[in-house]
Amino acid sequence: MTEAGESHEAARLAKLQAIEALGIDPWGGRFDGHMPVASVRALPVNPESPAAARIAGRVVLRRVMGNVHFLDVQDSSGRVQVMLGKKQVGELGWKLAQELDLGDLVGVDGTFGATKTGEPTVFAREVAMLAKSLLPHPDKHSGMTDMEFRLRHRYLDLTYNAETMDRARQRVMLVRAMRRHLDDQGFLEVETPTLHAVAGGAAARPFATHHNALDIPLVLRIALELPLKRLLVGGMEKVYEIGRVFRNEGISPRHNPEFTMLELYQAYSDYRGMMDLTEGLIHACATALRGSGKVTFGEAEIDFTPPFERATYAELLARHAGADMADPTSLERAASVRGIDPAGKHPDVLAQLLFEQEVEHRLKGPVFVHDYPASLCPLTRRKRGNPAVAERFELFVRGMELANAYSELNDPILQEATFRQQLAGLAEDDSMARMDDDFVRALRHGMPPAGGLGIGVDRLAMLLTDTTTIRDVILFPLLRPERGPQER
RNA sequence: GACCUCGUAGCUCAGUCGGUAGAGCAACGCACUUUUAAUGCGUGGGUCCUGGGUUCGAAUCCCAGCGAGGUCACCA
Repeated sequence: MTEAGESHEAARLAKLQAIEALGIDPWGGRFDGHMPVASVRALPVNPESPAAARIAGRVVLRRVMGNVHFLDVQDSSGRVQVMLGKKQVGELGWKLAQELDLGDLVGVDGTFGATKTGEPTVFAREVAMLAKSLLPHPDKHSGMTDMEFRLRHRYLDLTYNAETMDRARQRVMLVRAMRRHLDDQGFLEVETPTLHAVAGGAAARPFATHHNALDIPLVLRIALELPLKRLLVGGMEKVYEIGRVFRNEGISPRHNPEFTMLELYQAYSDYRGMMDLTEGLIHACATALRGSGKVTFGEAEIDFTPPFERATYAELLARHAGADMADPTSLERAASVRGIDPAGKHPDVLAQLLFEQEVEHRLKGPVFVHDYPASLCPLTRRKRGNPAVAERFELFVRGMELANAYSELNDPILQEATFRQQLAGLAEDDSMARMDDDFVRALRHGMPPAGGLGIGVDRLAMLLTDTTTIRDVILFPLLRPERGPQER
């Protein structure tokens, strides 16, 4: 801490002691009976018999006019001006008023009215100290704009940037809308383990950890899929989980190492059923947040009104990459032309590389891309009459993969074979290629045919709150820890 | 991981050609009972991200590192 910072803090510590000297606890306590600021502001203004008002919140602005102080007090519902007059708040209250700083938390009891300039105001009779703020707060005019500072002090960001608080609330509403939609359709919400012995259900690198008492290595889950499908075996026919998954991979405006997934499984459905369900679910979320299926995103408008566009993987690959998914020679040629070295790569891997490079960013969507190369989808049922194609779709919106779904593979013999198959071109530590014996055993007991769906909740939140970086729809995204003073 | 940009007071930011470190807000002091980013007068506050180099002299130029942002690559 620099000397300047210390001088700010020293001044506040001196006030803290002054407050204690008045016999007032600077850390406050229970303050019953207060109203949201927004409700106070809605009270009628009647000078004849002014309404009682009692609020609690943070002092975000202060104008000292000699024997009268004006405070702007903010709570989670809004801001209102408070007038503290020397004659009105009594001797002790007035002494306390001298010691208030920006950022302090106060309770105010008084009446509601308007000043002569018409400003809605709580005229204080009593002021209560609820918590002293010992550190200076951001500039009252320019606020805080530095991205890193905002992320490292999210509490200040929430306090001083209304958009941050709004987005946080919208996200809560989104998850709530999701739950309501699924609950209404008879889905059961469950919680499955975060600590797994084997990372499965997705292609990603896991975080490794260790359990001391059992002395076993564990990983943090990278997907919800395998436990949920065990529940299908167990007879939960419609089941979902909204939970955090962890992938030990890069950070970008669209990627955080921990993020929230919705996964759901519906017995006796398939990926077509999941398309219908996805459309209904996302439309319901959009409507809950933005009032309709049409949402603005930057300069553009995204229309989530069903039905969404549908296109097969093969036709998109042919259109944008000039490659025939069913013809290895064609794939190799297209790959070479586009700077991808085809040597030693499985044709399906080439197809996927081409798809990612040439197709994905062109998909403004929402568009269901369906019928994937089978070897990319080891947990997916093959298309009837065409074992090279998997009954899978991904939903793309603005070049971003938003949802992933398939007809679940319930054939344990094929599942085991798929697990054993090493795909050329996939990394050695790729979790898709890892065997989960216990899961295969569960399948052997009989899993109903089912549709399964995964949605990236953070990404949906981005699209529905018009936010371009995932770090602004996650309250505490991962940052490199600040170095402590002792390390400098 | 690669490339580009940024890092100066508590916050937001200037800082010219390399020549004593600046502003607004915040803080401190004084005045003020109806202000709206209150106002007026005065005062204090700096490891210019860190380390090295060039130079008589570096916030400024060079190198390395750290942190962040953006773009690209990969995962959703």
